[in-house]
Amino acid sequence: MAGVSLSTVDRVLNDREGVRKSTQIRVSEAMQRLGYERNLAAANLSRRRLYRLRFVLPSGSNAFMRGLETCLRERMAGAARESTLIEVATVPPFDAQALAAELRGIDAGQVDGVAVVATDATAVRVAVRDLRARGIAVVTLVSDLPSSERQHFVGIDNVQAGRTAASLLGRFCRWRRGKMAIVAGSMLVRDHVERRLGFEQVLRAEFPDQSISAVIEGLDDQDIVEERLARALAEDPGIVGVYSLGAGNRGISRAVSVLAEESRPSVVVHELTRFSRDALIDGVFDAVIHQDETREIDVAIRALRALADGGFVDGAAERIGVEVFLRDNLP
Amino acid sequence: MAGVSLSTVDRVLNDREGVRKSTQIRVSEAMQRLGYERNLAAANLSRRRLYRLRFVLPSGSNAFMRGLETCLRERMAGAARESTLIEVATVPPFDAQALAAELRGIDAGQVDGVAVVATDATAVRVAVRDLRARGIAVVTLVSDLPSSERQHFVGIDNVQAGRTAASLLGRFCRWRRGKMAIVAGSMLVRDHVERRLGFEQVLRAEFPDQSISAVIEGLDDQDIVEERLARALAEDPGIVGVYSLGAGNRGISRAVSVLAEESRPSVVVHELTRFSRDALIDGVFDAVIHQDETREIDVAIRALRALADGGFVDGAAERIGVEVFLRDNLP
DNA sequence: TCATCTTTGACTAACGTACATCATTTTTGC
DNA sequence: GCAAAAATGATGTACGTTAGTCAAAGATGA
Repeated sequence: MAGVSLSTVDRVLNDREGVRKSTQIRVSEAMQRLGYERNLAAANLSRRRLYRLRFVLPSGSNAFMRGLETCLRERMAGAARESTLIEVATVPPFDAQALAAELRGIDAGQVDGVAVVATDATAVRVAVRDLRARGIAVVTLVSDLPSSERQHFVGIDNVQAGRTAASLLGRFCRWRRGKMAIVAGSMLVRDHVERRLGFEQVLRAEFPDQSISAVIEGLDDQDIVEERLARALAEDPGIVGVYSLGAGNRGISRAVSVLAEESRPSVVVHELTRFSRDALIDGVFDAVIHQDETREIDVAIRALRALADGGFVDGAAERIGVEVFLRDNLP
Repeated sequence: MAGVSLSTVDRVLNDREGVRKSTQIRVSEAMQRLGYERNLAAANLSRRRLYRLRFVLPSGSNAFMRGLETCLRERMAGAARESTLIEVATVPPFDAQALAAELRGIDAGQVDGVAVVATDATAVRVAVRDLRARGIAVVTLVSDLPSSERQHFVGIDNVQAGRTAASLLGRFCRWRRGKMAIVAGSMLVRDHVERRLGFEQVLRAEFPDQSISAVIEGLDDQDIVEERLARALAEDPGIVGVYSLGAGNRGISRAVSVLAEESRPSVVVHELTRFSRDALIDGVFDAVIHQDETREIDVAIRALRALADGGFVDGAAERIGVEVFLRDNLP
């Protein structure tokens, strides 16, 4: 159709050099008109293409992160069948230097793409920029790194998550006005700030009768969370709702379940783990806001593969939604 | 490793005849030990494998079904790249004979797998059995056909959906006791029966103070729904919650929005469409219970491909969850 | 023990693409 | 108008698998 040989088509397709601009255009147009789509499977077969991806997660006992890791390891076999090699590295949580060092140590000769649960710090931004400069694709996972050179963020919109929590708690307590307690890990973590922001936005705008008591900082530690929340509940019987936007669900559960059923606040927390699931089933928590780890991992893999091939990520199709679980729609 | 030639390995791998039992075992064991996994991409390339799938949906104006169809058409291009040809057929809704006839007309020489939104009837069961007898893979989509020979059901657990609705409405109205109105399409449709069942289960067990007013049958028609719900609301000011478990959301929305804001009931409906979305945003609906059509289609395609190759479907991984949307976590 | 049947091996072409090499044609610059 | 450079074509091999043909080896039974 373009009046050229297969060789030239190949040159255009893989944009190799040595093709006149004009023929390049002729060939491209012919491909357009014919609706030609390269068979990626055959191409990868021929290329012996192997996608080498590395996931960098925080270490520690965070149940959500460990679940993510488990899920990732379960995906490895399946990924191998699609010529994708997955490696997992862990670094101490909230330690920007350690994370940056880990990223710096990644060799472009060994790795095509990196998915990282980001700690929000300049050192990390620089490390991400370096990865990209070395030709490595980078996506952030669960926790984003805004205004960095990461090519995509795989995770939920945390403002939306906070809004959803307020929407639920506001409705749960609509006919029982009082105060809402917010339990956060630390206001130094971006996700938590965003969730709180969303929560307050909606509560103020839609449920003006409900007020917000001071934020309880529990440092994502179940014991601290338990002690501080228990104290707050004891001191202020006007608390009708609790929103915990970080970790430490076991502490929340213990602090609430000591109260008599009728005087318990409605409780909304984050991340479905075996602990929060139990609390849901026991009726201690009313709702859990969740992000689907399995999907996050699949999306991260697909995104990195596409980016490594110079493609792009379809943001809408690969969106991670804010999920709501009650005891009755648990998987 | 098994001491045989490539030819024999091939014979074992694709279980062709003419291999002694003993060598067959030797080869299989060697494959096990080596952890050999056949490269499906290369195999399909060589075989010129084309998966020909047919989706059979109800025709008519049901917004959810039309959304499903749109979504399906959008997937076609992507599927083509993965050597999957998708065709869509529509038949009049709730017409078991028409559906059975359509299924009977499917030629095993033309189609490898069928996904069908089932109408629950014997004629359809027989048609499904025939398809399977002709070697065609069959999955049901959205609406199941229990005790038929379909190999998998892609859709939500409707009892769970009903339970979730009760869990939400019960909590929304916990401090404002009264009656719950159920609006159904028809109690002749299985999904609706299951949803109602789940709803009543949970409401009785967990929220014994809330009572259920008689079920309003709206025949999935927005005008009938509007008229009957409006009448019920006018006659009984004690209705504090409305659960609509079928179609006709526009009717629900109109019947509710004429009331003064303070006296409006909490409303939970099914399926996120542009109408229910608008009602959510306007604050007329409190929650929408949804099933992710995009995912349902992807799962159906994957399932049919796997089944057509004689594989199986991983029920847990391919599960469709009951999703909850508030105005604040809309995609 | 021989004819026959069964099992196994060797080889080939093909799927759609990548990529290298070398030959040939066309263009460019002087 | 000619040499050099650039562009294009022809051809072969490879990727991991399927699927066929034909020949050789092995087993079986009378």
